[in-house]
Amino acid sequence: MDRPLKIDELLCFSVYSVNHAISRLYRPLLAPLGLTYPQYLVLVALWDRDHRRVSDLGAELQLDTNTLTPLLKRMETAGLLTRQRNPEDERSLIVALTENGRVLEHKATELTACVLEAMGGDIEELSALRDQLHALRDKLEQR
Amino acid sequence: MDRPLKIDELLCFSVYSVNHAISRLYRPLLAPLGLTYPQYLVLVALWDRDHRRVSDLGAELQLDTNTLTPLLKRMETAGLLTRQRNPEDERSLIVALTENGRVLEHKATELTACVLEAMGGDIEELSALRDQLHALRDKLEQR
DNA sequence: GGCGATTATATCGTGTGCGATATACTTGGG
DNA sequence: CCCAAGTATATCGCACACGATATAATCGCC
Repeated sequence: MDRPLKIDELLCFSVYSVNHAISRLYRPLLAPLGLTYPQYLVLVALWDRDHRRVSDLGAELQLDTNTLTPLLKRMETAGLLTRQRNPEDERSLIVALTENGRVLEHKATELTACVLEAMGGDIEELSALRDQLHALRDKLEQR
Repeated sequence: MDRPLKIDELLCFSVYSVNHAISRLYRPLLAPLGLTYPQYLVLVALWDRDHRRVSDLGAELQLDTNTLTPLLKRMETAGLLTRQRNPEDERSLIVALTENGRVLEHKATELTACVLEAMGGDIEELSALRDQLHALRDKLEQR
């Protein structure tokens, strides 16, 4: 089978395409909260663990400072988090949630339910898909 | 289970994350060809079917003209394709590959093999994953 | 045949991603 | 103690995505 693949046969494209579809799904749900989709992902990471260095966040989200710095600045301006130099090492910056940022966690719970429903609601199936994607990501990263 | 989900438990994030990982995988492979990842996807679509309207391409790639117009202009400048008004309906624009754009298809075949190898090489497994993602995309789109 | 509604593409503004480079701080070897 | 190497974040430039709006061409109804 050396025939060139059509676009719908490329796994790459299906990932690309689903990612955009998810982003489009979240957009109207997040708009009332004043959040973009990447900003929401940053919040999810911070809700789990707070007071972290930018590079820690970056490692978890797979983003570098050239993306994170302006994104975090916007979130700081929006009053969701604070950015403070680490007194023990002035090179690093500690990111911490404000009360405003923390409060959003509750609203996000409803949001998750809404997204789950849009995805068909079969948790077993979706978890399995997630695990396959994690395995794929690990394979791609270890190169 | 009403506990807020961690970032690695969100299917959304695994899709987001794999998408970036794939983009990072393609980047160095496409750079010698002077292509970005979205430009490559446009080419894949055009290799399959040529002389199409912008909106046709957009429907297949799930992109609107606000993304496609500048992207196609850059590809036109790079000599990969032509953009001409449809004589039968001057509103629409017909996108066609140039010889340069067509020639790249051969090089892309090696590229696909390289990507397949990076993903583990199990075609059955990857196809199954792709089909699950298509099903998910369709579910998300029909809202 | 003229004109409002529709359709196709283009433009603008904002927010990511990321390679490349710069800056500020810390560490370690002499 | 000083300074070169290393580390953490910031900045710059470019290329997507996409909501909102603009422009140009066609259609349909009278």
